[in-house]
Amino acid sequence: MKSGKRATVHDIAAAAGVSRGTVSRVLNGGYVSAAARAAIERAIREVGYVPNTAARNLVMQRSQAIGFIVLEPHSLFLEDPNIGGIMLGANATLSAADYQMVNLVVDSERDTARITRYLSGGFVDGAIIVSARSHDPIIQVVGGLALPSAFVGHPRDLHPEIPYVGIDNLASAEEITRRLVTTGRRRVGMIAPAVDRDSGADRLIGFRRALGPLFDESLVAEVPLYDFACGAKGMRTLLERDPTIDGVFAGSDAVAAGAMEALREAGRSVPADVGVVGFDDSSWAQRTRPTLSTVHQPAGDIGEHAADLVLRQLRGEDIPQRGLLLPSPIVWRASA
Amino acid sequence: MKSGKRATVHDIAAAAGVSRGTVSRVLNGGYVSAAARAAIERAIREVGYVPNTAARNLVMQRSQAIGFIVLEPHSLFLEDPNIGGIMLGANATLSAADYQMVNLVVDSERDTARITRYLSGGFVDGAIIVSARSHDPIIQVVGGLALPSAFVGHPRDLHPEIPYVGIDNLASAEEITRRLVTTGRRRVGMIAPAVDRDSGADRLIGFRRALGPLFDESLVAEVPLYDFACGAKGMRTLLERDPTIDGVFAGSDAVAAGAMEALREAGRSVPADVGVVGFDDSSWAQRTRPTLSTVHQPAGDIGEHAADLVLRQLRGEDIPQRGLLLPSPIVWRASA
DNA sequence: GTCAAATGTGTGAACGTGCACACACTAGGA
DNA sequence: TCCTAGTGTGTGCACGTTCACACATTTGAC
Repeated sequence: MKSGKRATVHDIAAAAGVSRGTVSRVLNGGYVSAAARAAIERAIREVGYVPNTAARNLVMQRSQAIGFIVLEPHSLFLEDPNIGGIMLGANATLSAADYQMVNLVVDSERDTARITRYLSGGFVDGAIIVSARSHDPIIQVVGGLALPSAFVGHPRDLHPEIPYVGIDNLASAEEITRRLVTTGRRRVGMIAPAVDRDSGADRLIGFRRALGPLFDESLVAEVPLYDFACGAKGMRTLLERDPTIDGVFAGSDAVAAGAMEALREAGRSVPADVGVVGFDDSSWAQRTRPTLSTVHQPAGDIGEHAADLVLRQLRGEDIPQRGLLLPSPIVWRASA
Repeated sequence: MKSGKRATVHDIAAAAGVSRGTVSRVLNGGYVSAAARAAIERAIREVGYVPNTAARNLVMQRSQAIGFIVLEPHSLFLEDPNIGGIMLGANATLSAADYQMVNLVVDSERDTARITRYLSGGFVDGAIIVSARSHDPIIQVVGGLALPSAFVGHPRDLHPEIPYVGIDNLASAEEITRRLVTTGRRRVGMIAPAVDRDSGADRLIGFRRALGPLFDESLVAEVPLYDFACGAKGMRTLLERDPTIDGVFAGSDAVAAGAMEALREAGRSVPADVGVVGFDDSSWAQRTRPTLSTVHQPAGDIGEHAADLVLRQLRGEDIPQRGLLLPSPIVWRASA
């Protein structure tokens, strides 16, 4: 696979005139004289030595890899603007710590079996789990294995020993909805995607809380997915239920874009007739006309923190607080 | 890390009443009696034995990992609708063959140094390289190492022994541009992103070829990136150079969306005043108003084929043809 | 001058696997 | 009977590393 042979500890021990043990000690810390250390470091530099991962992993009983488990269909993996950013953030932190990130997208039943085997096979030392739902079998495996891991998001009532990182969906939803009310909107509805997921459920609760006495059950349109089509469909439902609707909180930017499309079809203008706000601050938000007021999700930071949470468990540190909620500031643009 | 100890070949050899060697043989093929095989397979199933990757990798002198190298800034990694699909396709094929995909995003100079070390360190057995440019140092490293690899895209005049997979940018660009001409457009321009990349350059050549005598150098606006902002800027440039322009081929869907935005600002209607076509068939294409006619890129297939190309080299098969061009059908929608 | 602690260094064993080799048994032909 | 080929099986070694242990040298206190 390579030109010649890879250099080993033996080679550089010979080159530096010391033994394997001493080389190992300069690599991993321990008592080494200044002279020996200098000679060894010089030899390492000259030969271009890199320790063999497989040998190290074998003796250390670890894999030096972290699984990045996405419990979503492949298509959604692509659509969701956040997952990519989270992945990149996690990857950056992990590779800086010399860990390798292994992507595991769990879509079909077959995937579940494969990944379960993979996880129990000691192929990874830890896991970052995205889009977890309580009932998922993968979660049970991770919990049972006591694999150092972190959730992205906040799955309720499940494995309370596993830390999580996310944003305060509830508070942010409440805050952005309140803006609709304070700017005079009186018939405010919500297009609520994925209420079976903690993020979706929390956004709905925040919305309800912001509205208080103004809340009207009939002005909530639940839709399955965080996407454009669901947004358009949800908006049409709301318009049908109450044509006097003058404000909408969409559960995501893609949903908001769909809603604006439906409003345009219905001849309503945004924000004059209806105020619209979204969630995510994804690339959608700046492409809609008018541009979208929304909640900014710090995807990269979330990924970095999730990775950090796993790394800290691996180092044996204990995690002070179970949950970590990152700031998700509101970005005011033109749609409300 | 796990409850108790992982089972090893010894354990299941003992359980089945045979020796390590025989167990190894049922795992890797060889002469084994039916009785022994049955006993061993039963033991494996009962104990839930999974071979230790590190030990196997150590003795086999390989890492069982393939690098997925993206030579782009992180931001572009997220923006580019194709990369995600390619990644998913490659990941699926690789993990089906029990290989692990390691994401390596090369952005800064520091990344280059780290990845170079990583590649030469034997951490990966092969590489899939996306968005290669001829001058990139990483390419030199891969070439020098003779690492089994495949390009996504078609970098010209560089390492002719490395196979590639992609689409025929030239032919597709020519075909979709021709449509503008046959539907009566006479002043047809192009917003040409990333002409320093093979994909960008080929699309420009295809455009020129389709136009033939109608081609006008002044109606080509070169822009650096495949994104919305560049599309808007490019369109404004074209409108300025020739207000009678009636057709535009945008180098990507994001660029086309930006162009349509600029056209709207300038009070032109699409497709009545100006016909617009894009490239990629990304999620942009169905979000524009009107929806975009574009070239469909089979991103998942490209990833699968690239992975397959690497796997075949690893198996020692020789690759019959150097380049593999996948079909990229045109999708006709409303914008032209 | 002796002992103990601190500082360095070398050596053997172990991690779990695959592979080459030695060996055992059977069957069939000369 | 002997040899050869085919079919099975067990054993030793190697892969490259880390770690525990044994040992050597220096330092400093009593």
